[in-house]
Amino acid sequence: MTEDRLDATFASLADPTRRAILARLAQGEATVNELAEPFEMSLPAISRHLKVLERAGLISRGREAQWRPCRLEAGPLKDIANWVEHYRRFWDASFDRMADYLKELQTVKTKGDRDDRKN
Amino acid sequence: MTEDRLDATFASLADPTRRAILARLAQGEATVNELAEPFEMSLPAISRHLKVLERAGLISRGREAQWRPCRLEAGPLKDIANWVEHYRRFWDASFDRMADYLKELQTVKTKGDRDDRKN
DNA sequence: CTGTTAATTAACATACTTGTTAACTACAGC
DNA sequence: GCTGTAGTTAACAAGTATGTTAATTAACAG
Repeated sequence: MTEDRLDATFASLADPTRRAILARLAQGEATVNELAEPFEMSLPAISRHLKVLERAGLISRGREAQWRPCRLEAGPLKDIANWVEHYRRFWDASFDRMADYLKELQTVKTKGDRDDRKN
Repeated sequence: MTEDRLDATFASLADPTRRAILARLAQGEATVNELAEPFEMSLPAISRHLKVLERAGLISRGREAQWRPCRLEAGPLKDIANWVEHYRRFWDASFDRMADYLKELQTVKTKGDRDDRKN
């Protein structure tokens, strides 16, 4: 998983329309018009959102006559989950006390460092 | 957790510099200059990245003489983790067969729907 | 008060995002 | 071929992001 891919994935997920599209695709495949239906937005706008999702690898598209059925591709979501897991200890209740303790240690250390290079 | 907050969090995380800053803060508090040191970028650029992280609630800042120590705030990361968890079944190996099955069901259904409204 | 360090704000350039409408491609059915 | 539906691409406007350098604020040290 490259950093670039994380960039593209996070950027794609930063838009509520695109997250809604993914939520819809979690129910199963859908065509562009079906995906567009719940939104006020024009069809070209949806088409571009889909292109963003596709470039991020979050969806793939088939061909079936004049329809382009979209389906969810969860690979990049797994990358996100892995990335965020590294921070779990910072919010997990059972680790709060340890986090506070480490933070305290760090504060003392940092303060010391700072005193060392004070002008 | 509002949709807007998810927007801001995902957008903040879409930048590799900002993710690197969070990774550094996972080690403990740091000043702006300490955070800027690893990057080629100018200090004002880092300052603006920190402002983005702060507005997203991903960091908070104290005051200690002329330093502004930054520390990680993991609340929004927990939101991300919760959000992405909803998609776990799409990548989790033990669910692959079920996903395929659901997908198959959906394909048949969608095809039927389409046939219904075919011109 | 003066000089130095830490950090932010201002002003600006450039590029990307996201929406619009209008024009276009592709396929289906007669 | 003609017509209607599905979807994309083009051209454009408006807003947002991200970097730069220069100027500014704030606090310490003498």
